[in-house]
Amino acid sequence: MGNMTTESKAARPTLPASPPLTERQEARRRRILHTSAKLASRGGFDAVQMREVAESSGVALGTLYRYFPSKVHLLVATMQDQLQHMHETLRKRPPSEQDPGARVAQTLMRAFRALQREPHLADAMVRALTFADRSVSPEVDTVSRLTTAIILDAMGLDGPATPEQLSAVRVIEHTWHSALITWLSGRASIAQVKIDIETVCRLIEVTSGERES
Amino acid sequence: MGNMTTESKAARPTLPASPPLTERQEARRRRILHTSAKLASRGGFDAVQMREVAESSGVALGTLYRYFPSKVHLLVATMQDQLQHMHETLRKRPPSEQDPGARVAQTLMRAFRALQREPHLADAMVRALTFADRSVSPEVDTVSRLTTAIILDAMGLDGPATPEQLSAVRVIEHTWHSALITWLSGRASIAQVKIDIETVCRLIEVTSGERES
DNA sequence: CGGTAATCTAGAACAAGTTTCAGAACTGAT
DNA sequence: ATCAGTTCTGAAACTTGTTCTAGATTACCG
Repeated sequence: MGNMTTESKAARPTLPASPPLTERQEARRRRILHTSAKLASRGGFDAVQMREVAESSGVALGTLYRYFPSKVHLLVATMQDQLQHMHETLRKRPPSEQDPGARVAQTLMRAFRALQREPHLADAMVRALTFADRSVSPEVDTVSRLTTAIILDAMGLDGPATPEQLSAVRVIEHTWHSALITWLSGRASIAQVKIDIETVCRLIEVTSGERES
Repeated sequence: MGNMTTESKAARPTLPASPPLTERQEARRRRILHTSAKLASRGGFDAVQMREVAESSGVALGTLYRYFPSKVHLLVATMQDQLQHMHETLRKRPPSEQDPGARVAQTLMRAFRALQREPHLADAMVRALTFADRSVSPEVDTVSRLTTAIILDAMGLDGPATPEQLSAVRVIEHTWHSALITWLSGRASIAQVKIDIETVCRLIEVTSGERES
């Protein structure tokens, strides 16, 4: 157990800082992430088995663990990767709605439909994200920042967001993650997720158009 | 893997239906849940090791698995147990605020302070809850209903809740779980959780006092 | 080119969740 | 009290995430 508090020797290729990766290393990393997403698409969290990821990526198990210190790290990095794609895709087709709240709801529903096309992959990524403990905080934080960026983009604000709006965005993120989980575990329908998202997105209107206090 | 779709032979003591448990069986179940909570209080999710739970509860490993088909089932059942206590405790001291939203926020913050006293236990339960897959859906659903009941109780409504209010309650639950996770994994402060809860609780005021549309 | 340190490989080994099985203990009905 | 069926025990086996080690490869520096 206590093994994540005293690490400072190994290079951490997941952090794009530190030593800049070689070309071959970058290629390895890509291959691993690709394999991870492929296996996850097949059977979700359980289908991503470290031995298989390593073998299918053409690296040794030890190397896989050098790049991603745990299965959760790997899947969160995979999510980071996918989210980046998603962000670009969404950026190209900005929402058509007028109100910021409606724009966010529309954007999130678009993202949700994309996830529906790969429910197993979504399962693996979201489960990893919420199961992550403190040792994965930096990576999870990056994912969180990406999500925030997507939402703020969708709002299409002129100036910077107000503190109230930022709070609303945080709550929207909470709802988004948790609603995804209930959907993935079969306890909520797609329609229910839609309602939840639309409900929480009202917070934006409220915090924007508030009169006083 | 695929082992939860075709089960109809074994009794499932976690479901209070089926064959009504013997006294000794009920006692075993209690001992197991107690051990689970004790170990979880010590070191969180990882500290609850099935072999140790079995040994410390004075049952064989196979028996433990007959009562709770997986570690996640065990911890979700533990959460069920704890939530029931919490519900009774909260019921005794109803919130002092006037507005339904403020009452809910106050109640949730009370619950949150209770969880802060046993952060490891909270960690184990919440992680299990969000990591649970479809095979645990019924149990997770029970936990969800308990949480909903707590929130509705806190609102102190006269009549039945409106559909809008029920939606708001769902979103509050989402936020509650997700905010807990970010706090447990050290990515959000206690103050931040408080803000998030207060923010989402505005939805109740909004959905109650809404003028039209 | 030669040397040195870091990285990668292959494979064993370990840890904890889960399954399995033979036999002992218990339960309920006759 | 006895028999049949279920439940419980004890222990081994299996699975998959994670760690460790010795040797091969590679990258970098003079």
